[in-house]
Amino acid sequence: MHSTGVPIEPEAMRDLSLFEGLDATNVETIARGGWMVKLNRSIRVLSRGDHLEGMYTVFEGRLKLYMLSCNGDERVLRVLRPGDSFGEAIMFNAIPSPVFVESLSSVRLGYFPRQIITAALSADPEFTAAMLRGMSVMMRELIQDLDTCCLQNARQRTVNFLLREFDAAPPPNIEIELPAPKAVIASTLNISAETFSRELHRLQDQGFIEINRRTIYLRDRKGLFDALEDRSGARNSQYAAG
Amino acid sequence: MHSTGVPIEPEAMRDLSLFEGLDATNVETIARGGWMVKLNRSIRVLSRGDHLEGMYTVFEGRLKLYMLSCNGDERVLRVLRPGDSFGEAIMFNAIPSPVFVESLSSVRLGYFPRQIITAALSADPEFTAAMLRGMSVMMRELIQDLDTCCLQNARQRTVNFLLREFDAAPPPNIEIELPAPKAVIASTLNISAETFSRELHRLQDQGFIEINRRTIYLRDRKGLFDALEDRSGARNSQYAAG
DNA sequence: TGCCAGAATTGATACATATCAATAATTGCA
DNA sequence: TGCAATTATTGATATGTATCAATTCTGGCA
Repeated sequence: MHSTGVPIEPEAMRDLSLFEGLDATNVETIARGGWMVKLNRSIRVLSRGDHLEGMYTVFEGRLKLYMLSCNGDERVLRVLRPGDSFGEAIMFNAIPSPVFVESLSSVRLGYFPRQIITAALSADPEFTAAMLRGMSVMMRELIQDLDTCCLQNARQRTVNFLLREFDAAPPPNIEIELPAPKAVIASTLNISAETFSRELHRLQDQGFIEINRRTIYLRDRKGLFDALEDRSGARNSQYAAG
Repeated sequence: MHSTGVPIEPEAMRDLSLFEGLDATNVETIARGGWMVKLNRSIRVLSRGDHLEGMYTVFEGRLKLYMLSCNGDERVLRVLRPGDSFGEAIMFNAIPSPVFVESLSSVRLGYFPRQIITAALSADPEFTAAMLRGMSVMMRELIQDLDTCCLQNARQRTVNFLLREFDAAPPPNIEIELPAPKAVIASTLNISAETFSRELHRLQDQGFIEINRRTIYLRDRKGLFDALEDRSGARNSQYAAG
């Protein structure tokens, strides 16, 4: 499939946390063993059931990692951004993929065959540590997702998402740009696009945020934070006083 | 905390997939570096926010790995059984634990300090591979959990759970013993104990299974399997004809 | 400049599942 | 053996969120 041998410049790998701390020789070996994959928007990179003989890292662009229910409902687990990787679990465990991955924009991906990775693991304990850390982070995020999806209501999920995004934003952390259309974000939070819209607008009505298309401004951090445990009165925007 | 230096017999480690394929010397080194922890029922081994300087494996007994919502709702992620391990992600990533772990029976656990594990990883690529495989399995299970919890209704979750348990049962795969009280299983499936009970009894009424306390017999595998995509007529037991 | 398609909003309604409440069954223990 | 404490069942009701449907908004492009 990806037999096009477009090489990867080792410099491009500097920014990826997976390869951080590796000495230059190792990085170069890995870079030479992998290749660059360029794809347009809306291309499926990985399908449920696929086997993978390697792993991917994202150099540029956005992708969605999602599942499909038997009746075709889509549930986006994660929006992958530069620096993220995917496919490790499938590769290491030799199991069919449980998820789909599709590009949301044009993307540049690095693909690294299993042998390259395994060799690098044997050669460099630093790399092993980085790989294990990376997988630990993913596990933690998955647990966080489960937490979000099982223990919180729509409002809390929305607020939590916003707080996390604001935290990750460049200082002064009061402006974010949604990384994908609202419907995709809603799916990530496991709520319908309609509910997500309603919750966002309720938070705006309460003066905590301001919405401008895909940009959201933080107006009242404490208010937003407190909304997490707001169990008072009407909980749904449709019942709240206008 | 676990300063009691009860040693671990290397033989006990044979059954753990994590140490499978390791040569005897390495197993012995790891065994000598860790120690055995014995605990009674209802003891909390790990709390949200805890840091961990090592990881655990289960030799004997059952534990629940769970989260708590801010209003105290408990959500059991997994029932840990012999052969399972926990704490890797926290240890490798040096983050506070996002979950709680508590014994459901008296248990025997192995505890292995980080240095022992790290040393073993450097010493033996086999061990690294096993560790990565183990974490891959956990990630896959977490994704499966998300799938279950987000894309399936109560009936499908119940059926899926039963099918998986029957598959894991000793031949002829027609009898299972629930690994924990029904309320704990229900929590694992993210449904209320009441709903779980209703669904189980509906499956019994339809002749697919037979319930006898914590033991469940498979009576009609195809029927049970087909119940997964049963979208016909009344979906809830309370509306179904008796 | 204006039209069109996709994205987002808003309202009305349906429904799956939680919750509350009341037994009933089972187990451990005195 | 029997009592108390879990554990499980069953019914009635409440409710959060999905779904359906109808606009409205927005940006790209002819």
